[in-house]
Formats: sequence, C-alpha cells, structure tokens
Amino acid sequence: MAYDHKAIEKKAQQKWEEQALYTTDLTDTERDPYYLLCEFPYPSGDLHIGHWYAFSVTDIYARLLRLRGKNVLFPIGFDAFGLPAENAAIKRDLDPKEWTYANIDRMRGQLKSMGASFDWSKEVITCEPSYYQWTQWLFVKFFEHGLVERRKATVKWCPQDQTVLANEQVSDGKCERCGTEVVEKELTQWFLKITDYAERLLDGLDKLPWREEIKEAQRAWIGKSEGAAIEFPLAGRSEVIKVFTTRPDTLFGATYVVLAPEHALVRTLLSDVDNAAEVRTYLDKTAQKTERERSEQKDKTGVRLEGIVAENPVNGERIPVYVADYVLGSYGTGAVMAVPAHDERDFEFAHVHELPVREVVHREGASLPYTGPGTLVNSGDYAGADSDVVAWDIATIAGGVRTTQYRLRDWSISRQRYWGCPIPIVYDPDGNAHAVPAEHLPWLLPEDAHYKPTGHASPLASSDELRERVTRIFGEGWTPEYDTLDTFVDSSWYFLRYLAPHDTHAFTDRALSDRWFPVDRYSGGSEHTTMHVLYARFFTKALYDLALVSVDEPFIERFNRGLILGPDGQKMSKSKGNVINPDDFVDKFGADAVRIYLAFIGPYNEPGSYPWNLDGVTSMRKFLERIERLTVRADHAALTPELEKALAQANRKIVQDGDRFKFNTCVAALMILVNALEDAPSVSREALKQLLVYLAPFAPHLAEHLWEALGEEGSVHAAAWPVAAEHAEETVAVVVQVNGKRRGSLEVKADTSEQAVTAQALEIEQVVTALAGKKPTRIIYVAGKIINLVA
RNA sequence: GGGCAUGUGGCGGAAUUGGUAUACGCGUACGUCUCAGAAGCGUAUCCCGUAAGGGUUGGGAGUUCGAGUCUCCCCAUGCCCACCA
Repeated sequence: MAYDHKAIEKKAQQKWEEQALYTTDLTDTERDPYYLLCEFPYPSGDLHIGHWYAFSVTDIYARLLRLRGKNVLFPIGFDAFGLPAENAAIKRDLDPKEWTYANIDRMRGQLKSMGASFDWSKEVITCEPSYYQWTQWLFVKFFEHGLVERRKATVKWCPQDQTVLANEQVSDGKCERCGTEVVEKELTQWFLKITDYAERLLDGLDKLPWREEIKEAQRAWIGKSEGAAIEFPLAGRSEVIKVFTTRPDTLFGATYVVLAPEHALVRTLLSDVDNAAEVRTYLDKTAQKTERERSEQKDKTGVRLEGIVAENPVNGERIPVYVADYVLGSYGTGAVMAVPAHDERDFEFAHVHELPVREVVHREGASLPYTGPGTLVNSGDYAGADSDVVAWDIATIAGGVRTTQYRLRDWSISRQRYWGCPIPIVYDPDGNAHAVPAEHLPWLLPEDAHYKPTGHASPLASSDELRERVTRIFGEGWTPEYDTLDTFVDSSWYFLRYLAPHDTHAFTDRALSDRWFPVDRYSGGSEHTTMHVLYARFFTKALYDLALVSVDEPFIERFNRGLILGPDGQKMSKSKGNVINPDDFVDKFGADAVRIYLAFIGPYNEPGSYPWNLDGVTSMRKFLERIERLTVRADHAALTPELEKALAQANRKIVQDGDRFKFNTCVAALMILVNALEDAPSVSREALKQLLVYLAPFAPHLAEHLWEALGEEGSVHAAAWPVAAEHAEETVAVVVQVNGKRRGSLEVKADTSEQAVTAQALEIEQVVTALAGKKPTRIIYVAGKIINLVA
C-alpha cells in the first residue's frame, strides 16, 4: 500500500474536529444558506453498506457546496424510538433504552469513520425527553385544533409485533417490519387527520420539481376519485344504503346492492333477515380471514340478505341485497351498487351467484363485462345517449351528490408498545380525553413498565409510576393513555429541530426556520415515498396552518437514491450470504476508496441497483495512489495553457454534474484531469493545488493529507474553489457532415463565421468526394458544434 | 390487472436544450519491467472489412438537414399500487 490510509484518516478527522470545521453558524448572514438533509438513521446496530451509500455520497455534495462558498447545514441524528430496536432488545433480554443508546454510540463512531462532514453539535435523538417533549407539544397543538381524533375503527393489527399498524406500514397484506400476515381488528385508536389534507397534499405536488415517479407514487397513494354518492332505499324500512360510484351512467344496470361485512347496517338488518344463521356464519368466517386471504380467494364469496330488498332510485326497480367481502368496509361508503355488465368484480360475483347481467353501455364488438364508455341501452329515456355525456344527469335524477373519495386513510398513530413517545393524554373519571398541559411536558416514558408486549394491554399499563403520576397531578379517578406514538410521528418534524436542537422553550427557532426552511435537498430511500415523505409534508402543512412555520412544503428537492446489491447482483441478505461489510473494505482500502467507488458506481439522482464489485474498489484505491504519486512530482513551473484548460474543464464538470447529483461523471472528470496531469511534462504546484480542491469532496482524507504534504496552510476543505479559466481564444472542434453523415472535422476559433467555416469545410477531401460535384442546397451551422452540408 | 420508470459493448455506465454514440472505469489480450510473481507502465478492445468504407443504442414505423434523445405501435425488465366501486 502506497499510503497509510489509517494514519491519514485518523489525523484528518482529528484536525477537522479540532478546527470545528463543520459546525454551521446558522446566524451567518454573509453566505447563502443551503440545507442538505439525509434521512437520519435508525439505530439498529452496525452501519451497513446502504448507510455508506446514503451518507458518504451525500457528504460529497455537502463538501462541494461548502468549498463553493455556501453556508451548508448538513445535520445528523437518530430515529431512535420504535419497534425494531425494541424487538431486538427483547430478543437479547435487554432494556430497549440501553440497547438503543449502545447502538447510537457505535454508529456515531462508524459515521465519523466515513469522513462525513456532519454537524454533530446539532445532533437530535428522538427518544431523548428534550426531543420528544416537542413531539408531544406538537401532538397537543394538533389535538387542540381538531387534527387528532380518537375513534373506534377497524385497524390493521400485526399479531407478531402485537400492535396496530398504519395503512402505510402494511405491504402486500404483511407487516412492513416483520413480514407477518396482518389481521384486522376493531379498536379505539388515535388518528391524525391526514385525509383533511388530501387535496392539498395532491395540489402541492404540482409545484415541486421532484421526479415524476415520486410524485406519481404519492398521487396514487392519495388516490383521488370523483363520483356520486347515491342512496338506495330499503323497501318497507326506514334505512337506506348509501353507495359511492364513479359510474352513475351505469345506474340502470344495477341488479343488486352489496354491503361490506363490516358495514354497520349489516348488524342492524341481521335481526330481520330470513337467513340470519347463514349470514352470521358468513360474517364469522370472513372475520377470520387475513386481508390477503380476502383479496386472493379465487371465487367472490357472499351471502344474500333474504327478505331485504333495495330500490334502485333511478327506476324504482326492486333488487336484492348481499353481504360480500369483495367490498371493502374502509373505502367509500362500504357499500356498492353492483353493475355486473360493466364491472369485472360484480360480473364475477353475479356469475357465481347467478344474478342477472344487464348491458346498459354498448360498444360495437365489446364483450361483457365492458368497463369503457359507449352508447346507453336499456336505460329508459337515456337510451341512445353517450354514456359520458349523460352520466351526471342520471346521477341527478337518482338524487346523487357529487363526492370525492380518497384512497388515503387517516393516519393511525397509536401503538400498543413500550419503546415510543408516550401519548400526552389523560382521561378524566368520565373517560373524556384531555391533553397533558405544557408545564408537565415532557410526559416521561415510565421506566418501571414491563416492556414486553402481552397482547392484552399496552406495556405502559403495567407502570405504577405512570398511574401514580396521573393521580398526583390530575386527581383520583383520572387515568393515563397507555399507548405510545408511531415512530413516524417522531420523524415527521426532526428537520425543524435541527435548527434549534437545544432550545428548551420552542420546538424550533422561528427566525432561523424562516431563513433555513424548507430543506433545499433531501436524499433518502424510495421506500419512504408513501410513508415518511408524505407524513412530513402533512406535518408541514399542519404547522403552516397553525402559523408555526412560514412555508407549507418541507422539501424543495427530493432524491431517492439507489440500492447496493450483493456481488451476485441479488439484494443483500444474511440468508443469501452476500452481505458486504463495509468495515472490511474501509480497513483494507480506506474510507476514501470506498466513498469514491460509491460515487462512481452510477448516477445518484435516480434510483438504480448496483452490484458490489471488488475490482471497482481496488481500482479506486489505485486511482488515489496515482494522485499521491503525482504530488511527489510537484514543481514551480507556470501552468501551461493545456493544463489550464484541463483544470477548467474538470472544474466546470464537477460543479455542473455535482448539482445534478451525478457524482459518477464528476469522478470521471477527475480521472480525465489526472490522466492529463500524468501525461504533462511537468506538474506545477498550482495545478496540484487545484486538483486537490476538486478531489477534496470525494476523498477528503487523502486530499487533506496531500494538501499538507504540499506545504499548504489550513485545511483543503476551507480552501476557495478555483475560478475556471476562460479562454476566449480557445479553438473548438466543428464536425463536418454531408447529408447528416460525418465526413471530417475542423479546428476553428469559437467566433468563426458560418461563411468561413463553410469555405474550410468544402476543402476537406472527404467532403468533396461525398458531394460528388453537387452544390450544397442547404447549410446548417450550429456554432462551435457542427456544420451539415445538405446536397 | 393498473400506474410509473428503464432498455446503449463481456460488465458499471457516458452522451447540456435533438448535433462526433460507446466518455470514464472494470474485465480481457498482448507487450514491457522482474529470477519469478504482484504492483507499475505501454498498446489494443462494439460489429463487418486487409483497407477505403459500411453498419450499430430492445424491435418496427414516423417527424427532422440530423434521433440513444421527440411521436406512435410492439417486446422485455424493474419498481410501486392493487377487489378503491
């Protein structure tokens, strides 16, 4: 090894710490502020290669911006409450708190070993009372303004983790954390009313310059659909069945009505149906199915409510009523009008249960079920009309009301677990909820609770201290809330806390947030598109409405980074044995080589997957060694025009592609520069100094070391970004084409006229041959790039 | 099933608003240095052709002086959502 990376790294990291190089002065008004944010890590244990990719590559940009004169805020913290840490601690028979803090200590050291330029003075840890005091304070604000609600609802429950999950935390019917099949449970829970913001969350996206795929994913998740709410009266009864439909034009084709098994009306009707036993059996069977079983069963199951008859409001037709689990209790009104001819699910159900299929929208050549638009048939006075045109007329005569439905559900935030932020709510003797007054915040997580979940009651219920605390403060008969908050609540506002991490009077600093918020660029994983990023946007809008911040979108730019795969091209996992431990590589090749490898592997501005490649890291180490050898050749000669040009090109490329988050081409530009320097007859100190500044963001330790070796003062990371030399006299290569085909090229001065270029082009032998005596009829000249002679 | 994204050498990838396709690197081959190996250094490396030249960005069509880039159709892959009425 040509240089001792361990010694170099240690020395450089010490130097930066001593000089407090990365402590951001938030009150500085001289330089432009730039808030660069990475998703803060979950203290799960060791830092893996994905963490390196997330933090060390974003760090390149932080360093680059600082060199270019920005006042950069690049903070770090820990998302420290939550299930995985708690489960891991229980498995090891440790207190979740001890386990979490031990992990934080270890990860801090590992994060520093990357040479990441985080401002540790602003570290936030969400499980610290000084942090969660403000999570609670915000919860109370939301509570006071009606944004928090306690209600009974069917919620997703993870039997393994013994807790409720938010809709966003269920994927493919399984728990996001542990993969267990999720079941539904009826529970009284706290909700954040994110659905109140559905429309604004949608609108806000239009103005954001994010990649379309991120915005589309959020739009799809919010799932806006417009339609009509229509009431179907029940013959001889006072109740009505309210349905939601986006297709009122098919109303004449409704041949039955379906209620979801969870629908409240089912229980009411049960006493009057002729086949109550059969219905009850069906309801019980359905209740035992997991979400997935319900959606994956081959045949659409259901049962008719015998003796109950609904009336189609458009024509008074009497049609049967069914209970079927293909209708979701949680969407729309929990009931649908079934139009088998024009809906695939209704068609399937009608087929199984031998219900009539009546075509009302006709299109030549289309077979049923046909779900597109067409000409109405069997539709009374509307027969012959265009289905799209008269849809709302039909809705109107049926008494339909224009309704907008969202797929988005309110955010369930109660967790029946120990390791989370206590919900700052107490109940009076009558069971009414009251917010814990601000003077009692932080509302501490009791230390005497049995933290293992029992499934019967939340762990906090086992705390005597909590009960006594409530009695002492509020009086006899008052009881605490025993659930804790979903971890995603903690992380929905941490980017504001970085601005005032030690403030004991406010959750953030208003003056600083006016200056620093929103975040300029936020880098994270695509798995958070419909979770954390959505929640953070919701929080910001709510805070804006409470006049606590001045903007209502938290992130100007959002980038989802890619994934590092195992050497076999598969996703890394312990079971596949293809997990790369970054520590081994850092130990062997140095942090700089690993950083620059991760930067070079592919563009950072779009999500992709990159297999880990040992040869790639090795070659980066060799590249760094070439730079080290180069510095030994330093002399005092003046810069040659060639080198000046090469330096200017690298400078411009790194600035431009850095801003685009394309560090792979920045590294390529560095390589081209190093190749040019190696080929040069002499290497001046001035050229090397510039090279080291360009290298510094990518390989911060080696750049610092070589900077010192050249005898330079201070830190290379505090150096001024070189001004790229402008060459007015520069010649440019102009490609000469005949009929769009390349026939040669010319070296001309940039400001050469079209006539002069044409004249020169016509002298090229291949051009003459290609023209074969013809005269160009048209000449297209793009200055400095191309000239095309069309003949 | 729906939505979005992406298809460029053996591999990762490059190609500002349409303007030299394959930058940079890996791998490979040969050479050099060496007692030998490693490292280093040098040369070559999309395809056909001795060459001149011609062809090539998943396939097909189109717009254009000019298309990897724009439009349409098809194919493949990846991600997200998924009984959402």
